[in-house]
Amino acid sequence: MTRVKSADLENEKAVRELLALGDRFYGDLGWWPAESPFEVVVGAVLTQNTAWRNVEKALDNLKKENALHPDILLGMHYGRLQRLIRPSGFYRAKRKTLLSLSRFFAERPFSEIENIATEDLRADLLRLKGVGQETADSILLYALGRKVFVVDSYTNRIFQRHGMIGEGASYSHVKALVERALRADHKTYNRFHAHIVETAKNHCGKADMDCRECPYRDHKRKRRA
DNA sequence: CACCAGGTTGACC
DNA sequence: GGTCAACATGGT
Repeated sequence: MTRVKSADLENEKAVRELLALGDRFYGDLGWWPAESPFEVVVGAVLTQNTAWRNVEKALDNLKKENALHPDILLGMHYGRLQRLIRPSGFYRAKRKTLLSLSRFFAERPFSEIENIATEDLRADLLRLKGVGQETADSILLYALGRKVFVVDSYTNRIFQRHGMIGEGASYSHVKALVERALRADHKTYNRFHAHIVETAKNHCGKADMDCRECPYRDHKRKRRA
């Protein structure tokens, strides 16, 4: 038996409050700029520890070559692929990951993927080298519309500053917190994560903070020392 | 110039 | 279970 701690309930309440504040401030940010599910997949890989600005350069390069398709990437010479994605950094590792994912999606039509349970699909994605928890969940949520919350460094930073998690909180801990708190559909997880990313970029930098116009500024909580 | 950016891995304790 | 260096580019 797992005993429910009152601190957990408070943190779940805090999650709901942040979502409400974000809804009031932003409304529904239809999110993840991409024209196709596979573009989301590629973006999810390219954005690993990389500024989105640099990911856009790489995506633009791929778009100009009409290369945002599994079969095109699979047929491309590795040097050429690396050159196109170079602006997003870690280009040798990302090239391999993109090819693994291209193979994965080339082998399975979306009609087949629809019939795979989310947990099984997640496990399949995590077997690919270069696909970790956040990348897998980003693909599940933003490319495939699965009911999954994506945890990233922005989520951790904001939750830490609101005293909802400690510094060393694990990915699974934070994800479980949000999913327990909201028990929502994929659109809600999408919207909430979009709020978090916008807020982190515009008001909650790592070294510098500007809380004056933060959508979450009215949510004051005790901060740990 | 030092630090940061929508992480992941493999080696190690 | 958790820690940590390495991976690479471009912006401030």
